[in-house]
Amino acid sequence: MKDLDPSIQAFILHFGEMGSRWGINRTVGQIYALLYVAQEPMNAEQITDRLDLSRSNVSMGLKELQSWRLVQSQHLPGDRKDYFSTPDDVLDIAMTLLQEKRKRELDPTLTLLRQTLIDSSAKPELNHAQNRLKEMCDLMEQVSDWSDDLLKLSRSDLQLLLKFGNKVPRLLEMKDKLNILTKKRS
Amino acid sequence: MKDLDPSIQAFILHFGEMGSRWGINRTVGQIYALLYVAQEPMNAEQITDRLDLSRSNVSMGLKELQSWRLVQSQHLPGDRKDYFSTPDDVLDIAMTLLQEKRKRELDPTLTLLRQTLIDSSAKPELNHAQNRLKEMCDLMEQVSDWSDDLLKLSRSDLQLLLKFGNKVPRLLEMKDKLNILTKKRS
DNA sequence: CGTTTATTTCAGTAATTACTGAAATTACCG
DNA sequence: CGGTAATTTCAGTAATTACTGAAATAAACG
Repeated sequence: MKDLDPSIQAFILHFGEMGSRWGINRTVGQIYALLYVAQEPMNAEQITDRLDLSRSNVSMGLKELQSWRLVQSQHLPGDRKDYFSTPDDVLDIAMTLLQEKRKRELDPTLTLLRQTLIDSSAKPELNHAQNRLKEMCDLMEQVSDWSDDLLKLSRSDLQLLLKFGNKVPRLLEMKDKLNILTKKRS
Repeated sequence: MKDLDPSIQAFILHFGEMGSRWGINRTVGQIYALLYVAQEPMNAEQITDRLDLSRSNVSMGLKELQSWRLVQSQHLPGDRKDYFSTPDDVLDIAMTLLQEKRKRELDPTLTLLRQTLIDSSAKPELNHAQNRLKEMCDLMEQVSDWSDDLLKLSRSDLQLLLKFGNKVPRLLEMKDKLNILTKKRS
């Protein structure tokens, strides 16, 4: 890892180490971290040089990051190389992450649970397991709906929600008012 | 995998496969799924038999699930074996998961980001990277605070919040009222 | 087109992670 | 205590995942 300030280097190495917990590998974590702090878009060769990885490894890493929509590519005029960068807006990034995580880690299980509930519905001996699966399915559906709602919010509403997050208990004090709103709606 | 209804078997196998995406391994995923639908607590030998795993693998898997607080052990009277089960309340389970995920996947990075910001603060040439790290740090802090608030809620308030989740946009219409509340508080 | 440059693919290998069975440790009982 | 049952540890091995370099493919240019 060349020509990087030690503190930035620490950041990149940390992302590499955390990668495995986050479901990406070390290389992918490092590439993301590098692009995240880069002032300008970088091409694959520059990434290779900076992180001391093989060119093909960088290619695969970038492909994966693009599949997560965490990295975008562009062409600079008068240069036939691809240049890569991360989106500017961290809220954007967070929402993309939420969407992709849901797609990969929640949706498949929701699909399976629904199917399993259908398949097992006529078997009284599975009553207990069925109830358990139903509970899990319902909760996951609520979480899924709820993340949908988050994803639909505008940037400014999202900021507001995050900023006032620690007033959630206070919000709940207003549940009577909420109920009124809800009745009107249905 | 013995004596299990095909639909339950599908559920267990699915959890095994998803395990790697969720940051646990196949065995751990399967053990959790089995315990989740089990009517009664099970001992390690029973788990070994049902899932065709080695005894030591089950032991390690249970240890990991306990470290996540997703599985609890108890002793049955007149039997010196340990018996394992998952908590009953799915909301409980979800909150435990939130807490553990934050501890393992967010907190370490938050710590590093804060340190990196301190370490790099006196270096004007890192201005851009610093700003980027600050943005990431701030967002993660907000998410962290916000999950803290969620974790403090009572079961019933949580249910309410999830149920009315899809009214989030409506909540935001009330932001003026919220602002009033906030001003009173600060 | 043919040439040059950039990127991707992929088979082979390295590194990591998961699993096993035997041995060690712990817990419990008379 | 001594003995037995239960659990855990751990070194060795298996399986999986990550990485590399060479070859193939694709893109851009004159």
